[in-house]
Amino acid sequence: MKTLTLATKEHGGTWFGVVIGNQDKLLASSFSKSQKNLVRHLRADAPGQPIQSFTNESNVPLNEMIDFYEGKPTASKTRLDWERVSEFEKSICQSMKEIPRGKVASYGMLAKRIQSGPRAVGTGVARNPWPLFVPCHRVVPASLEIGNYSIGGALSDYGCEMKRVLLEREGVPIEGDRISAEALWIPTGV
DNA sequence: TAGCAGATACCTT
DNA sequence: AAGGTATCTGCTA
Repeated sequence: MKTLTLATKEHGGTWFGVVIGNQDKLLASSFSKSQKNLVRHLRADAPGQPIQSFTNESNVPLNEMIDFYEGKPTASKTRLDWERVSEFEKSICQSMKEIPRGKVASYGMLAKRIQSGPRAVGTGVARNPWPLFVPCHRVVPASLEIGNYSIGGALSDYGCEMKRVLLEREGVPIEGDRISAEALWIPTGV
């Protein structure tokens, strides 16, 4: 069994972390206000595996992650490790990756796309192992409110605020607590 | 137009 | 076979 790498880095008061496994592929990512919670969450994602930790390590996936966080257009070179992801979650993640920066899609839209139901999609989106790399923050309720977001495996107000900030930084127009309809992603070729 | 049931679809264990 | 869900819709006022 290969030793995994856990790298964390602080940026602007927030901690970012990635777990890297075989062939430099990304197993999981996460971010949090506290490094302790961040590490606990990421370690829980790789139970029983030897893991080597680095703090304030500068590496490509971490730098990309911070760029995503800042809302910058980023062409990611990081390869994702899909090994532990179910077929259902895979199709959700692939749909999410298609949502362009500055646009949003609803749970219901994604459900239709993969022929599932909106609530099931909700659970799948919530299980996204690679927040920021796979833009789960671009999935919102059909009401076009911000909706829910969890960080470190737990729903929180902080998470929802963060989701809003991420969308704003990507240029999604938001009036009050509602996203403008023009930001809705219209999938091509359906 | 906001709030709220009740319905839905289906994934995970 | 049951339990859970980061939803949706249509009804009410």
